[in-house]
Amino acid sequence: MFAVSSIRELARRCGVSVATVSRVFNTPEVVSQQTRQLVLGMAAEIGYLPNESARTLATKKSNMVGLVWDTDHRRPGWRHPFLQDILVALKGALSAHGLHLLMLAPDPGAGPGDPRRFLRAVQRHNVDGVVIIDNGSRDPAVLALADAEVPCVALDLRFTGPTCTYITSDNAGGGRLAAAHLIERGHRHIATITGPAGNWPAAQRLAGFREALTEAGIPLADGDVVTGDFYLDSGHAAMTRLLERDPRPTAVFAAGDEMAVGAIKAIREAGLRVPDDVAVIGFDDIEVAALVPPGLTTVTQDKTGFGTAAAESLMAMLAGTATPPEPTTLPTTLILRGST
Amino acid sequence: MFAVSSIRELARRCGVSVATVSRVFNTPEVVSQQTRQLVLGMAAEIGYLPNESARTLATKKSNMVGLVWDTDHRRPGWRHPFLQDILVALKGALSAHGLHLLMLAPDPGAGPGDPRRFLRAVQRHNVDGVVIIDNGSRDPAVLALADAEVPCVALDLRFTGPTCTYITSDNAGGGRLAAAHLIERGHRHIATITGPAGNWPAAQRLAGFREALTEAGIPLADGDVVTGDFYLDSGHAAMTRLLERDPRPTAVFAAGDEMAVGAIKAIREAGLRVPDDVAVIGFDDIEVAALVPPGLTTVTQDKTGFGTAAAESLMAMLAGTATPPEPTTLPTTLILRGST
DNA sequence: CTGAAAGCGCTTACAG
DNA sequence: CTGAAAGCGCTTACAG
Repeated sequence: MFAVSSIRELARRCGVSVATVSRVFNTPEVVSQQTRQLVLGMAAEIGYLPNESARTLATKKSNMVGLVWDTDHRRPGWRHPFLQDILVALKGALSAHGLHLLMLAPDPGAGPGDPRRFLRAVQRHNVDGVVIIDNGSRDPAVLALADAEVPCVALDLRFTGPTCTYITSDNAGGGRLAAAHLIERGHRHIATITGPAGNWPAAQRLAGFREALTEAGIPLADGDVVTGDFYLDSGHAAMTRLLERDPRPTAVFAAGDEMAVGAIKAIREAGLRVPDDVAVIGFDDIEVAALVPPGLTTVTQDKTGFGTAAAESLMAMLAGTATPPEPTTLPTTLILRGST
Repeated sequence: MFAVSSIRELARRCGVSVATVSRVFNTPEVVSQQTRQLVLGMAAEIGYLPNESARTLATKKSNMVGLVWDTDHRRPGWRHPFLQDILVALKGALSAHGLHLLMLAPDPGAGPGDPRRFLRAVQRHNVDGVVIIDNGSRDPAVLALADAEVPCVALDLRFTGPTCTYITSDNAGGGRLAAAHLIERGHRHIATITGPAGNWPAAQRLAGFREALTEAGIPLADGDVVTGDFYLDSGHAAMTRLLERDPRPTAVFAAGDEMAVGAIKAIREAGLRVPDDVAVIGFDDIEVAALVPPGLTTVTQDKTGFGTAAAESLMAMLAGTATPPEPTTLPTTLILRGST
């Protein structure tokens, strides 16, 4: 589609060897000021750009990091609440280090359930490291990456190993924040809609929430803990059940904003008001939170932080430290809106 | 991080030449059934995977398509209404053809406003083609790709040229749909909140809307057309102005769902009801549309269609057709909810 | 149907 | 500070 001149062409025009040209781009401090300028000038003039494939072949480093996000072939409809924010931040932070993001599709040579389907893609493309955006399931294909000792950083997934680390929000702290806020608002009977059993962030949110309640001497009955799946409908269903309780809770903490919106819907459909009859607080601070009346009070996650922290952890591992960086915990904060 | 065996190793173990191994993977029909089986079996046994960098170097085809989406350095906060749906569909459709998606960051060697900042990344990585997700601005760095004759397919951006085509929704048809629906509901004074001047999809939506009104003999006063920027606040501001009109419109068509949600907010704040006092219809069918009470009636776009159509058009161009495929227009349909 | 050989565009010890 | 040369792992005419 266009002609790009090669290192040989550039070397010829400058009257130097290709080795020298290569050094100008890789170890400039080792070549004389004079030839460096000459080469750089000519490179700009003829529009020379080093060919990454050739570079990768020679060095075994591709300057590409793989992105694995949509890992579970059994859950195709799954949507991340703030994928776009993460991608923007991650892309920006990586490109500052000259790294590009390759979205890893399952290798076509592997079947849908093949645990090597991502690893194969990683190997073929010489990807330097991988960022994993978990979807809440434990996919063996993700674990296979760790086993192969690919540098990995996972988001919201407890992922450790000789070449693995992870980034997560302070979910327990966020749960505590939610409880403290409702308590401060005077509530003494508080229910919660939690995430699926086995979901780690959900468990942490619940743990922090429970802790703060206990510390305040407020009981949490088993019947006031209902499980959802993070989607709207489950929040609606859970709230419907909670409204049947007698006495009825005066406030509810949902472990995700979508479920919180579903809860608000159920409360309204029951002819009750938010926050007067039942207050609602969510988790995530997704876009809808600000849009749905009366405005959802929620615990916000540092969305951009996920991207930048992931890039930093990965950079550290690529720099070849002996041990992987410690997991990063991003702070959570309270956002007050109309629902509490 | 792991050892992957090379084609030489595989050839040695099979007692054939590397050329033969290469043919097994690239032109299997040309090698004898017998040696084919032998090679394939051994390949599986030792876990051989062809190295893509070496392949790219030899063939000048990388099996990677670039994704350019966040093109404008002056609008960092811009968010696409349904990026994730597009990405999932695009990734899936491309991987079926063995193609991977490389998210193109601006080349570090180029300045923020450099029109070659994406082209450079494309050249370095030997990207086979590019998908452009427009953000509504005309970025010279995007045009530079067309000038370089890189196979390009743009989304929602009129992008033509010897190696370019585009995918778009039937925006005019959608505008007509919206008008027809409101007319059918009995409205005779209908206003609209349109997108920024110069925005092509917005202009089309307005054109279709206007056409349908004209055909029905319903006038559209200049004062009933207010401009927004697709974000919530602009919809709110626009609606506030429309409510000051005398007589007040009984319905409004917003060229984007976020603006529609802003409009609903403004209507409520004015003490009026949706849809009884003012009906609202939006465009896009984003996630919030279903969540915000009373449910937003809207014109939906075929989000998955963008991804699959883009992949198909790109595949056609990569197959080396003489002329680029015709632009694709995706149908739009009406989704009825509570706001009309 | 198969092999030997050149070549893709780079990097990197090794000499000087 | 610089160059000649080998090598990274593949593909592809060219012979046979």
